[in-house]
Amino acid sequence: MPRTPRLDDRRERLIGEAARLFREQGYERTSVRQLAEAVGILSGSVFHHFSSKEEILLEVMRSTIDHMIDSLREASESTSDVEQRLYQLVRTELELLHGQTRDGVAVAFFQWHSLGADNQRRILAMREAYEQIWLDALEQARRRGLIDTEPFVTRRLLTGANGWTIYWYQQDGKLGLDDLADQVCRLLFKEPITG
Amino acid sequence: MPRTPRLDDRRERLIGEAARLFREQGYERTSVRQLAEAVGILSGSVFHHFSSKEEILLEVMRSTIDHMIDSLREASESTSDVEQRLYQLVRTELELLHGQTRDGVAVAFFQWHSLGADNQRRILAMREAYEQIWLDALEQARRRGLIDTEPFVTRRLLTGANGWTIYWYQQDGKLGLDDLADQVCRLLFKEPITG
DNA sequence: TTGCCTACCAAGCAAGCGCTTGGTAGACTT
DNA sequence: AAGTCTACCAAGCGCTTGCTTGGTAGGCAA
Repeated sequence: MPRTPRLDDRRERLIGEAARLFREQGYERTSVRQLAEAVGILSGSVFHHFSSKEEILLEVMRSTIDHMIDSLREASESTSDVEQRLYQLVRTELELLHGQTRDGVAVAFFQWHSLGADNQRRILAMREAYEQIWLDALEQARRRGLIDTEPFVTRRLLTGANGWTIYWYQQDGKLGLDDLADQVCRLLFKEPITG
Repeated sequence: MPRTPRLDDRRERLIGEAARLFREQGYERTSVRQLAEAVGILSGSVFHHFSSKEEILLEVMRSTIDHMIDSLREASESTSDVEQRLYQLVRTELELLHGQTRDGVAVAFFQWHSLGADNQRRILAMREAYEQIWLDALEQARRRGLIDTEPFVTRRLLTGANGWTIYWYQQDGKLGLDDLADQVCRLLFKEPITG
């Protein structure tokens, strides 16, 4: 049994387990010892990979936000129809919140207040690209009369509505993710989606 | 300077300061010592009024939820017009989230996961009366064709949208609470509010 | 073969945590 | 006047926390 499994393999595993634990229990209630145990090392060894506990949270968010931006950009560019585009954005955000990357996404959505002021600002800056995709799409929709609400306010309300689903929506119920996205879009648009 | 200012005065002050601190810093990041200092006593003396730290959080939520139910019920009964009623509910919830009682309301909205499983269930049960008022109004609106979304899902989406405003809405900006309530209702209803 | 580097262990430190204990000043009751 | 109760203080206990330190096994390069 080699002491060195693979370069940076442990670091990735630490980030993954941290995302899971932070989501399930919250950042403050998760101890470094608990995280270390989850990947099979001792607590002190965690600090060989990260300089502080907060840096772990930061890395969880950073890698997650990168992924979120990629996914949302792809969704945005998947169609040129504005209505369809907004549906895809909604659908993608819900997918992010409930799919395989849900742990990190939930943490990025709801646990930024566990960061210090500086890192909070850093994360907020990273999210800006993500929010800009939303704002662009909403502004397009407003110009074409598909929505009659302010893009800025609308996006913030939508952020809350979508993010909050992690606390009540269960994938295995009879309400599928598509249905949920449909319900959200019914609020967003005055008329049902065409096509 | 009398040792006994007034009966249960300190307890009320403790709940108020706890609500403020829990909102500003979160439950875990607020220490009993810090709370004690905020009301001018030593940390041990807090446990003369409460049996545990968690009981303080529970009391913050309990008293807050009582107030929320009263406010929402009053709003619901203030009009018999369904559209107007829903607007009043939205307006009232936003008022609760940003008015004088905002500390406790924010805590009740976003910090229930800091409670143990038993107390979580207890709080959830208390909120049921609050949610029922919403569901009744939404069901009425659906029957009259004012909305075309599921009341249950709609309420949950609305919970997130409204609750999330505590993280971005600022009272002193040019967007007033009335304007905000109006924007929310534009999402909710297909047509602008009449009257 | 020597020497360095990575990834870890073993042990533990200082600080802070929630909470307990024993005692007491002052108000209230009888 | 005596006894009781409330609301607190002073001190500290046991425990957990994030993090540090010193050392070492194994892989790799010269």
